[in-house]
Amino acid sequence: MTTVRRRAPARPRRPYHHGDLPRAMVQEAVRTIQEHGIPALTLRGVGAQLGVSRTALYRHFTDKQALLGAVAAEGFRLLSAALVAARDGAGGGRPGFEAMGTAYVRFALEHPSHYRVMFGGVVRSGDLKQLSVPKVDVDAFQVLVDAIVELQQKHLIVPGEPRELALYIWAVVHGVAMLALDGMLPPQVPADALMALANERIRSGIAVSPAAIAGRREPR
Amino acid sequence: MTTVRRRAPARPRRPYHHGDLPRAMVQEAVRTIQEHGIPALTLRGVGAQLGVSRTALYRHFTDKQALLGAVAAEGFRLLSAALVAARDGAGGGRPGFEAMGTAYVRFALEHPSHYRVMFGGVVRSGDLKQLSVPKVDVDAFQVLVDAIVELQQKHLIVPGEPRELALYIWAVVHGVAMLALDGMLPPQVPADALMALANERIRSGIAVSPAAIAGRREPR
DNA sequence: ACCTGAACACCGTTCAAGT
DNA sequence: ACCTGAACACCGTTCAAGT
Repeated sequence: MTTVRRRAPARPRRPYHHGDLPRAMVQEAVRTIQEHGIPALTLRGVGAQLGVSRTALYRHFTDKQALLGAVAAEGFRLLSAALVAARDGAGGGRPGFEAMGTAYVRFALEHPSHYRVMFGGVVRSGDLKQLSVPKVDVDAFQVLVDAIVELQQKHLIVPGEPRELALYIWAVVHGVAMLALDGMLPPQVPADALMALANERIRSGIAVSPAAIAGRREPR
Repeated sequence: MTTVRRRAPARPRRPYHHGDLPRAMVQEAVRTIQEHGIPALTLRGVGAQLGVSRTALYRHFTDKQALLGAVAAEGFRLLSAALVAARDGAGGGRPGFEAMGTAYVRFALEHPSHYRVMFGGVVRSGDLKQLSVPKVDVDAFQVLVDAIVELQQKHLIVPGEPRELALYIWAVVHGVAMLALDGMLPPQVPADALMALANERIRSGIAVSPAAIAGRREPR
């Protein structure tokens, strides 16, 4: 690992008080991760950027982990807001459902730092549950479950335990998002194209005919 | 981040030569990550565990990154082997295809350290291409593409660019694997149960009827 | 192809003492 | 609710000099 240098030209330091240091710390953490990646995130660096002593940070977050947890929590809040907005913007129903998938992937691409912290194995899932905002990671998932229940009531999608179906859908969009973030997608297939294809396949599957689906015939 | 202590009781150190130090380093790295997570991986620690000086490691890997890259490469090799074995074990065709999905998720759960390094954003995808084993990350993907081409030729799955379809399938299994590794699955829905459900949905989709799929009717 | 030992520029975290 | 300054126990990486 090459030693990272980030001795930024520290901003003019106002003496005492900072308005909202916790908030500023989260913002600075996100910015640092955006530009240099998670390993480059350093409490000392955050302090320097904010013109605040390193020890001051411990007034607001007990840990580096706690700071990362706050980033994750903010991410989950932004994510569920984005999902709700997409669903309502498309007027609910099946269009709303597909818009949520697209919005999910878009969120990951537009907030890669948040997303990486949320799902990169950096924050232990246990830590997340103890954040000030309760059940923050459940909210985004609940939006998805609600949408599925709605479509099931309209008989637009198959019956079955909505939470299990939601986990499946989550896996698809999460997979698309992660592959995109990791640069695994070839240039000919950008993330939104893959998500469009995925929406099509989520809807109708890949089997070639209903007969084949039910296994009533065994072609060839 | 709590300071990690790993001063293990260094093994009896044979003077000089180690048989296969590079291989031993990769093994030790995997073991460390397994037990203490990626952040706890330390070149100094690896050296200590192997009874070898820290500087000796640089004879074989230019970097900590390079060591992680070797872990990723080994993971991709193991993964494609597991996929091929699963496919052949199920006799190819659609059963083979679904067995691959199950095997993929199982691989991630059985080799979480490899998998996390492969897809955790730790190894830059560029680095992977310059490893001694060429196109190592492409192989596993190619196994999937081949399976899709086979099923398309038998008219068992829909036509279309096989590589795009393969990316979709990859996203699904990758998503299931990541959610499972991150502890996002509720205890009532273990990874293999979710993957079984996913196989069903991959096949037949979630839309309630062919008419609804084609959008020829607009129920309710 | 390995070793020792020293060094450099970093980390997270804690403490004592201030305003 | 912030500050300074010192300290402790770590890092990755490099270098010089050996066998």
